[in-house]
Amino acid sequence: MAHKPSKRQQRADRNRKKLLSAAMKVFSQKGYHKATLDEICRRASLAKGTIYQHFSNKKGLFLGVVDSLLAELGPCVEAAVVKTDDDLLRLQADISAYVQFSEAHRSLYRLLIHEQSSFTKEIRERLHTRCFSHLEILEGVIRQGIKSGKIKKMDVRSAAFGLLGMCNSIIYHRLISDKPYSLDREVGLIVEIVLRGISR
Amino acid sequence: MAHKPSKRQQRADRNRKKLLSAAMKVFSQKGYHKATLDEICRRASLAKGTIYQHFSNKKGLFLGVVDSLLAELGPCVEAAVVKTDDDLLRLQADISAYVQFSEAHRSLYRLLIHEQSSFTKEIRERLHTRCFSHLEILEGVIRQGIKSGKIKKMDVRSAAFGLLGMCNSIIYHRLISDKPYSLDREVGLIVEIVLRGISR
Amino acid sequence: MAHKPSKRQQRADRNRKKLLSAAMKVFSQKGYHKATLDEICRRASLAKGTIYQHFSNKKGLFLGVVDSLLAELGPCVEAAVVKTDDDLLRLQADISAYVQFSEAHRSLYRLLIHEQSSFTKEIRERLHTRCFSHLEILEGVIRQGIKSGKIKKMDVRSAAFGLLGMCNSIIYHRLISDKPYSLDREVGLIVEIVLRGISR
Amino acid sequence: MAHKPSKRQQRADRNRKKLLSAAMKVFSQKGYHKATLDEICRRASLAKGTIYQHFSNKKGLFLGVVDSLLAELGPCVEAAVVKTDDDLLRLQADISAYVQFSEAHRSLYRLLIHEQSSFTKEIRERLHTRCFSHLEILEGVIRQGIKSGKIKKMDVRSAAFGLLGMCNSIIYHRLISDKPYSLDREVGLIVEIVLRGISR
DNA sequence: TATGAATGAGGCTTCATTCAT
DNA sequence: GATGAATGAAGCCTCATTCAT
Repeated sequence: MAHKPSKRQQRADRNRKKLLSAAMKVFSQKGYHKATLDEICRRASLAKGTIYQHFSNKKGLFLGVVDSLLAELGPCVEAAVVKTDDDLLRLQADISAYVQFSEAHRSLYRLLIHEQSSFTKEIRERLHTRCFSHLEILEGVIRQGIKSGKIKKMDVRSAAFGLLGMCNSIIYHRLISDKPYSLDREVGLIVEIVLRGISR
Repeated sequence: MAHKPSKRQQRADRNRKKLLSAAMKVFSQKGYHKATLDEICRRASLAKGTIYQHFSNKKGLFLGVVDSLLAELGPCVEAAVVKTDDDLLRLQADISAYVQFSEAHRSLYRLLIHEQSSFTKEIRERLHTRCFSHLEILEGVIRQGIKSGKIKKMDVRSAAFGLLGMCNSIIYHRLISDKPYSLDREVGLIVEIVLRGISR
Repeated sequence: MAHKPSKRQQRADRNRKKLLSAAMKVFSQKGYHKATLDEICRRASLAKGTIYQHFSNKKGLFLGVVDSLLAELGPCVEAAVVKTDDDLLRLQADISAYVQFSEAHRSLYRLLIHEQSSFTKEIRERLHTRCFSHLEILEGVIRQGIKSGKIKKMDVRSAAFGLLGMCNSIIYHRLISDKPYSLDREVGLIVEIVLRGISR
Repeated sequence: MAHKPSKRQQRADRNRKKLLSAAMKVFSQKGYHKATLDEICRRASLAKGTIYQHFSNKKGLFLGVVDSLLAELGPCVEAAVVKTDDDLLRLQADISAYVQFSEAHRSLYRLLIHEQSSFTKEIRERLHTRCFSHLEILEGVIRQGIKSGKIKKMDVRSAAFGLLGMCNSIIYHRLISDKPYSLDREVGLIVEIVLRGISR
């Protein structure tokens, strides 16, 4: 029983979350550089100084946003993968979960794609740590598929990268074009190409 | 009567090119927002005001850079594709040319990927115009492959998108990770997956 | 009836002293403007609000620090002066005591010298009240020396000022240069010059 | 004939001077920390950005002010000293010139006295470089007085420091008290004490 | 046409002060 | 009395854009 999450502490936590939520929206819409702390705290209905109570500065806030969201990715995909034992179905589940996650967090993805170059080291490391958590799952799925003979022998890492790349690009093009696709059809197409190729 | 490109005109053209070249370097290195007109004109050995003689403003200069480079993409891929009649080889040539082009202009690619959100309408339209010039070539190649029976029947546009996406992501991950890959091997892997899939 | 300084009152007094002590250190090290209440209460292991329980605001805290220290100066010099009846020795004792006091509280002195301009009226009045307590002692010593014929007739106030000035500057330059001088030698030099001048 | 101090350059020079002049006034009145760039450029009737055309930042502007003024001190004292050959008169001339300089630049002195601690290294070095130019002159005068037998043998540097200290303190107390003294009488008193001491 | 000093809006950050707990 | 999260005014600095030369 962790007692005494004092009323003060509760409010602080709530405010931190309000900030993260507002920041996520503004960063997503405007991009890192065009986003202003003014707008973020206005949307959070908090004073500008409050940001600095919870985050070191603008960059810290951005990292906070990224962290809070990417933390969910690994577990989310993992959960989808364990549901079946069939290797090809697992691959399909992985891809599907990944695309759905990015779909659910469109704005985050746009954010990540656009702002990566802004932060030379810090953010990239975090990004990779987080994203590789998915990459490793994917590699695991492919590796086991090879072992069981369902998948051709190939460079696991490159294949995983390529696959992830294909997914990312689909996502990416969806973001750019803003057109509503059928998610299932897209996932179906990816899986078909990935598994059997386009040649007859 | 286009004779006598007066000395004045010649100098103006030279300056415009110097600006584009300098802007390209600075935008690539720093990204759109961190790039300053000060640095650009310093690198071009020109005065700040001169920029406004040739471009409407900072955004106009950026668009100028993008335009001058993307103009080469379509013809470049086209040239590679016409060299053979075999449909699968043409697909391979297309992919290879596209990846190589983006490799040769990786800084431009980084730029485009990162700064797209900044310009909601104008740049996106231009980007799509240019990029679709490649997309259309790719679609043409696939469509002809289907007609000749070398390629499965499938949604041409989605397939092209997926394929392009795969390429882009490979390129994208190369940009992010900064690791030196063998371009040929990557292209080979893409083509293998695309043509025959990963399952046995 | 001042009995029973209730436990509450005792704690309040202790906190006030902790604050004064911490404030003194921080003000001395950082100067008035760069000193932050945050650091002061952190050093005092107290909360920020507590400062406002004991002092009206930042300036009030600063004045509190100055007061608590300067209160010691007059009595300190007085004590040194009464020890002898010889007028020239009393002068020497006065100077020596003054220099030693400022040496012992060099950080306070630095503080006073640097921050005087910040508070046009309030602090200057207090400063002068306190410092004049020493000036008056010094004037008394000189006046008596003149009366007894040991010291030339001269404007007592100006002489006292000049003398005090000499001491202050020595102190001041010691503060600036951070070099370790022999205090006794410096005092000896001052006394020698003051009493007999530098010409032969 | 240095031709072409183009109209542009002339205006720039004029603006730089306007800024220095305004900055000097504001820094003097408010002290470094309370002085705002807003007020400075308002007084100079220039835009805030113009400050950064001429100085790196607030500190740079302050250093510019200090430099532009202290540059005059050495030559000023030197000029006064060479006018006579008599060693004691030279000492008097030196002191007189120094006090008068500080009187003419009251505000600068206040500034220097108050803000020294703010800049750990940079400004102190400059200050010392400049001030020592006077100190060295003073030492030279004393040294020659000792050589010619007019002045007692004593530690030259300490004596110079003590003397300078006395002057500074007189100046300092004048600044503090804001009372109008007779400059000549003060200089006379200093010289009398310095040369012959206060004892009979 | 080319120049580059001047402009000033706009952003990030600090920190003394307040007030609900 | 004590606490410390929240506040928001105020400051420094950047940089795209303008315009007189």
